[in-house]
Amino acid sequence: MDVRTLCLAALSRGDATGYEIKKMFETGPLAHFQRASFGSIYPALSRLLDDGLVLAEALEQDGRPDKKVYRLTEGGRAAFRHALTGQPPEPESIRSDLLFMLMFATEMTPARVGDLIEARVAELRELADHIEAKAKNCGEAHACGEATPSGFFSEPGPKFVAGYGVAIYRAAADYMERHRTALVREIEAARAALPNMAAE
Amino acid sequence: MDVRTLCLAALSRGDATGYEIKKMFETGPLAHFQRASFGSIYPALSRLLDDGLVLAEALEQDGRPDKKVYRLTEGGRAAFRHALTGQPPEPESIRSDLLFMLMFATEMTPARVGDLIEARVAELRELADHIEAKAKNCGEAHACGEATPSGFFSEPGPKFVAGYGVAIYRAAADYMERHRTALVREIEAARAALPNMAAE
DNA sequence: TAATGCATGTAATCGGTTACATGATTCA
DNA sequence: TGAATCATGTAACCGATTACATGCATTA
Repeated sequence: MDVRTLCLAALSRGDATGYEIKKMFETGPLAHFQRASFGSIYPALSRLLDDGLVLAEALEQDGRPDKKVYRLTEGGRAAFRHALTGQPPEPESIRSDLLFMLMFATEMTPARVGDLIEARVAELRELADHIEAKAKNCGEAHACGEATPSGFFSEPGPKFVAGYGVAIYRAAADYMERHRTALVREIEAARAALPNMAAE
Repeated sequence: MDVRTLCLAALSRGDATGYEIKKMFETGPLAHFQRASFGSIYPALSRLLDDGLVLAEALEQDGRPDKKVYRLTEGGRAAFRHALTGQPPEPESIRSDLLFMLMFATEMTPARVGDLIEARVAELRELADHIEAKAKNCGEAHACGEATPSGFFSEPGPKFVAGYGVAIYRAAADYMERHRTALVREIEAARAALPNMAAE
């Protein structure tokens, strides 16, 4: 998904500035599954403007630099719908540096492997808890953080997606926790067999 | 992980040509969690050659074009160890076009959403089965497919990683299957409430 | 005969990251 | 005083994808 489509998606939920779109992908409602940086958002918005998919309204502000509030045009909304309706996303498989590294676990010390996994488990649990908390707080229609609009997670899509995130992160943490010590022990055994004790 | 490191990783398991490295990432032992294309592998290998991290031996072949078999140097092995030992990979969160799209499920027809999820479930199950079969066949030391060396999945690292892949893909498929009909029904209800029945 | 596999490489292009530039305000 | 937040944008750079170019052998 290119950043242009991501911007259309963000704006489909309401008008916003480039800065606010960035926040949506950082800590706001769109915080998971995709990301976007300033360096890609701003050029994307100007291109969308050129193409007539968004309108921009300049707002003067006291002290702070002026805002440009972007709004979807009908064409922009259609373009976003088209992106959702077009050919389905091709199969996605897990990409992970850590998992790839762990294929070469025997090239690392057992302690290193254990630490890497432990750290990842903590990260995964934190992510899961974070999503769960946000979905719970913002599932009902009372005010929660500024970034995520009230009731957002009571909508079917976001609710489904949040549940998915929690489930997968928990599953990943559980697997790693359950198999961590066995892996470390096996590496120890392999190292004891071949005297590979080189540098590091 | 840049393709240079990926090539070092592949070569750490034995000498290979660029073509063979590609295959390892496609259907071979390194088939999951990372990928690499010809357009990145060949330039990466020449850079590694320039930097003295690999050696190349040209092999003439009858009919077919000549092969260049690459081999890690001591420096190359050290560089790979360094990549594994250096700073741990930063936290990774799930990236997924489909999941992002599903945040906007109400912008799609219920049928579309149902189909997307059904298709993804099938893909996930296939991936899981595929990994499981490969790990099972190549876990013992008798010959299996050419691409994956015998006994590969009896090594601790690959075994752990294969188990992870199976567990996560199954968990993802299970979640989607369990929540699919509820999501579709909720979208139907939402659509019935607001008369949003536009194009498509 | 057409597609696929073997085998290597280049070049155009693209999209995105990173860092930089600017600048006021507020909070610790 | 220094960091963080608000706010927009540009430019250099980088890495990777895609398509192209070549060419024989095998298989359907």
